[in-house]
Amino acid sequence: MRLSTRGHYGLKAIMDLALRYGQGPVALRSVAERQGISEHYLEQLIALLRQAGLVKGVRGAQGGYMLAREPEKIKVGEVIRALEGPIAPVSCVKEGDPVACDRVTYCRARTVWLRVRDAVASTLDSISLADLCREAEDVRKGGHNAT
Amino acid sequence: MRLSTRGHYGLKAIMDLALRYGQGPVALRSVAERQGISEHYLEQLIALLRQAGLVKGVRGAQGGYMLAREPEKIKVGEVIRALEGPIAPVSCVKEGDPVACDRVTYCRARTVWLRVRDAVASTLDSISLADLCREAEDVRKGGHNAT
DNA sequence: CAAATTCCTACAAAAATACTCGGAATTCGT
DNA sequence: ACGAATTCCGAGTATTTTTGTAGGAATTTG
Repeated sequence: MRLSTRGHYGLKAIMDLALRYGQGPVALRSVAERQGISEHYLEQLIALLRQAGLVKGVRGAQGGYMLAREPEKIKVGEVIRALEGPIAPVSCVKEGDPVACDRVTYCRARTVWLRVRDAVASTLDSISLADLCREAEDVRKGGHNAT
Repeated sequence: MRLSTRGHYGLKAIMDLALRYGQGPVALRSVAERQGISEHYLEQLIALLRQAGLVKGVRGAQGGYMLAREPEKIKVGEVIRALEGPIAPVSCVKEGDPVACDRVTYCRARTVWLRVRDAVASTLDSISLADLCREAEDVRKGGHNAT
């Protein structure tokens, strides 16, 4: 029931961009340094985000990456799907193209996976990058300090 | 965001036992055949369930496995935790012993993982094996046929 | 033109997963 | 008491996925 570092790193990275939204392109190297992630590896992750239309790259000197839309309009669910593929605890309930197992009709467990999938999806889809930015802001102002 | 076959197969297997609760021990071989899982591999999975106190083994001829408690008293969450370890999309929000990352205070994403974890956990903990048995019963009686 | 940077593809190392194998211990039925 | 059925145990292996590394081509700025 775990996320790979793709989702983990990738969300960190896109949040780094979200916090700098409107300030021009941000070089990947600086993101990698701030977040403590290998630059080359991060490059591959951000490529997934770009292909999904969530970030835009600007080539050349002084180039970098930026969000393709306002932080309000990007849901965490989109980010995770771009990085990790369709949300699905098991393949027979994959969003989009479920891979039917041969025993669908007899499978007693499927309803569990459906519910888990929906719980995860609706959680992720209810949070936007802007929401997370606001939270970051609260913390900076000395708000509640979660352990 | 995927479950390994441990959780997948393991839940199938324990459901097989749940549907035969009260009818004496069920040989692992028969479970493996019905569910289409390698017997040797299933053996290892059921060992996890036994160590977690969810099933009991009865050795010798005519032996087999049975639930250690009534199906009502076993939640799917316990089964999944026994097979896959603590529920945690990422290690810094692991149930029980979270592994703090060095950037906890600055991490903008952590709140997402906490919410996902809780959504998954509460979903899994709200379903008992008996619930799934009832559903199976409904289907057998020609109830609604999910795709 | 030089420096900075994205973009692309292929390869490689490490870790986790999904098994296989062989055999010891236990119990039942005869 | 014996043989068959079965759990129980630990070690080994194959496959897949994850997590990177490497090198360089393309693009833009100054």
